[in-house]
This record gives sequence, C-alpha cells and structure tokens, in this order.
Amino acid sequence: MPRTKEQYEEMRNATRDKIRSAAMQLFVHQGYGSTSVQDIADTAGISIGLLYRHYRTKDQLLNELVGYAVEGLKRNIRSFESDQSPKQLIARFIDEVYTDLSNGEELANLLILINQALFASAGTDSQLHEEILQVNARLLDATAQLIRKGQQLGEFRLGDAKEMAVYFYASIQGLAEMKILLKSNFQMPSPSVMTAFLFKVGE
Amino acid sequence: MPRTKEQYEEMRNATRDKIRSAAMQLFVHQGYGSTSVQDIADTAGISIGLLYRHYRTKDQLLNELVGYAVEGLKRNIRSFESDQSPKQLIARFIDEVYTDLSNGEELANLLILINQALFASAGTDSQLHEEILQVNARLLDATAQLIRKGQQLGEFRLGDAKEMAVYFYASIQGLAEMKILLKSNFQMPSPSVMTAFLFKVGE
DNA sequence: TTTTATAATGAGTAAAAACTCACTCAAAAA
DNA sequence: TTTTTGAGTGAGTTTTTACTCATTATAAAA
Repeated sequence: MPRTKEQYEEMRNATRDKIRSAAMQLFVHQGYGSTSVQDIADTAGISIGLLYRHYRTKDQLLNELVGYAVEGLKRNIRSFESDQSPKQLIARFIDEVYTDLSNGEELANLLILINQALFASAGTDSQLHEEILQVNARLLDATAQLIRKGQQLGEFRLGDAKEMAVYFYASIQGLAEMKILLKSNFQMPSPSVMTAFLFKVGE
Repeated sequence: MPRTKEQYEEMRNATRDKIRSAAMQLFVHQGYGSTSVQDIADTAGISIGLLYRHYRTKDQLLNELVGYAVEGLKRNIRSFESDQSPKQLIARFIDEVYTDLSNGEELANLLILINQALFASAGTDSQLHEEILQVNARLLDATAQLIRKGQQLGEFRLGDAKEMAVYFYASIQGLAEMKILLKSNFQMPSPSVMTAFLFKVGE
C-alpha cells in the first residue's frame, strides 16, 4: 500500500512552501511581469508540471500570496481599534516595524508584494485590486482616527490627521522598498526618527 | 523635392515624444514587465514598426526614460550642495515636492519609473542599475550632510543624520506611489507634516 | 517482490510577445 | 503633375512564455 494521507499531505505542503517562497522572492525582487513561471519552478527546485498541479495559473499564485498579506493588514486595523493609548499603540507598531525591517525581509516583501499586485492589476478591475484598495482605505481611516484621539489627549502634534496617516504609511512603504533595493547599504531609521513627526516633545 | 531637414526632424521629435509619454505612462502604471511594445505603440497612436525605428529594443526605451529621471536627481544633489541655509533649502525642496505631487503626475512618474527600473534590472548587473544606486547614495549623503549642518545651526532636530535622510526620501517615494495607486482618493500631506520630523519648534 | 496511490517530471503545444522588412504615404519643389 | 526622400505601416518571423499531459518515480504495506 502507498503512503498515508498525512504523508502525502506533508509532501504537498512542503512543495507548496517552496513554491510560495520562490514566487514571493521573485515577484518582489524583479516584479510580477518580469518573472516567468519557469523562473519560479527553477528557484523552488521543482518542475513546471508540479507547480501547475498546485496553482492553476501564475495569477492565482499571486492572488494567494497577496491574500496572506492582506490578512496581515486586517490584523493591524483591528489592533488599532483597541482602547489603549494611541501613543502606546503607535509606538508598539513602529517598534514592530523597526525590528521587522531591521532583521529580516519578510515584512518588506509583504509590503512590496501588495504594491506590485496593485500595479500589475492596474488596468483590470479585478476583485483583488478592489479589495486591496478598500483594506488600505480602512487602514488609513483607522489610523487617522487613532491620531485624532492622540491629538485630543495632547500626546500628538497637531495637523490634519488623515494627512499624517498617509504620510505614516507612505514612509513605511518607502522604507520597505529602500531596504530591498539598497540591500546592505540600507540603514534603518530608528523608531524615534519615524515617530518624530507624530509625537510631541521629542528632541 | 521632399521636406526640409527641419521638417523631418520636427516629425521625428513629435513621434519620439508620443512614444516617450506613452511608455512612461504604461511602465509607471502597470510595470515594465507587464507592458508590451504593442501596448506602447497603440497608446502612442503609431505602428510597432515606427516605434522600432526610434528605439532598438524595449530595454533601450526604458533606459532613455530613466536617464532623464537620473538627470533630475543629479540636479537635486547640486542644489543641496549650495551654501544657503539648510532649513531654507529643505523647505524649498519640500515645497516643490508638495506642489508637484499635488498638481500633476510628472514627479510621481519619475520616482516610480526609477523604482521600476531598479526592480526590473535587479538580477542583472547593468550599467544603469549601478548608476542609479550610485546617484541615490550620493543624494543620501548630500542630504545627510545638509541635515548635519542644520543640526549644528540648531535649526534641525537631533538624531542620526543618515537615518533622517533615508526616512526623508523613503517618505517621498512612498507618497509618489500612493498618489498613483490611490488616484483621486489620495490626499497629499502638507509641507508642515513632511518636515515635522526634521525641523525643531513647530507646534 | 508486487501492488498501489499519488507526487513529480519535462518534452510538447499554443499563445503571446519582441522584433524585422518590404512596402506605402505624404508633402515640398521642380 | 511628377519626383524625391524619409516617415510611417503592419503582416510576417522568431523567440519567449504560459500551460498540458503522457509518463515515470517513490515508498508504504500486502
């Protein structure tokens, strides 16, 4: 008799992992359109045929990867809707971003992937494109809300909260890209630099 | 007798312009790899054959466009090496970025194009890839130098100047991308938000 | 050793994309 | 009206890429 269900599932999971990380790496580092399926299979160390047993199209593969990234964003929205002090929430978030961007490429990859997916699906009105934009809008709103609360508490600098939220995420996105593009020449700004435009006091 | 040299040159310039702006638009909005030469010709309103009379390869077209963008960066470096007050130089620069990003897509296109070119040429060690990275490094250094001077003059907040310069450009890059992706939903942060992390005083 | 269920392969196919070239078109002046 | 010259065309060719399928490899248990 052949292998058990569990053994087969384990095998399948292992190759799916290989495919996902190869695709992530390539999509992020050279762009979706410039990455061929052959590329992905080679990087994953498997055959094209096997890749297609797991993902019906190149597009579906991108969609799955982006799906995970979008989940991450949603978790963030939830955490920002907490009742804790805005300053603490933002400070904790920035600390996480700082350590993630300092140590590994995972967060940078997620952020860039979402970006790539948005550009790649620009003309088409795919479900995914719309969903990303929508989640993004909600994230910006939740953050602006948090900033407003912080301003009322006197912890945050004054200024248009929505604009500050836009600037907040724009800078994180920019940092992610710089990290990947500049490689070892990238020097991650410390949390105090990143929050200086938000928090009062400082020095 | 046929048209004069000047008339022919005028015709050629006109089509080159059409090609350039079509290519810029498409490379920026859907990515280099996801843009076909046929796409570009169609958008420019000319035939593929004519496009290839002007640019030998799709790659060469990208290179020319990026070349202009890099020139723009170089002009910036020079302006930052001026003897004027750091605060004034930065403030003027941010004002320019603000009006450019508020009104048109030109600056955003340039910034995103450079980014795209870096990603597209990631694996290969093309001359262009190297040049962009080098110009970028010089720009960061010049800016860090300016920030240091501003700190000595007591106009700028304290903190690692290089990190602050990285954050400065990361945020601008991020804003450019947000502008293009969010379209009419994008709200450009005012100069005061953008400089709050740099300048002392302020609210 | 043989059976069996499913993972894995990669040459093969069809579609799309990059690039070519033999030809037409346009307008100025003879 | 004809000639001239370089812009402009797009069907055709070559190369690359996404995707398929007939076949092989594997390892557990009978």
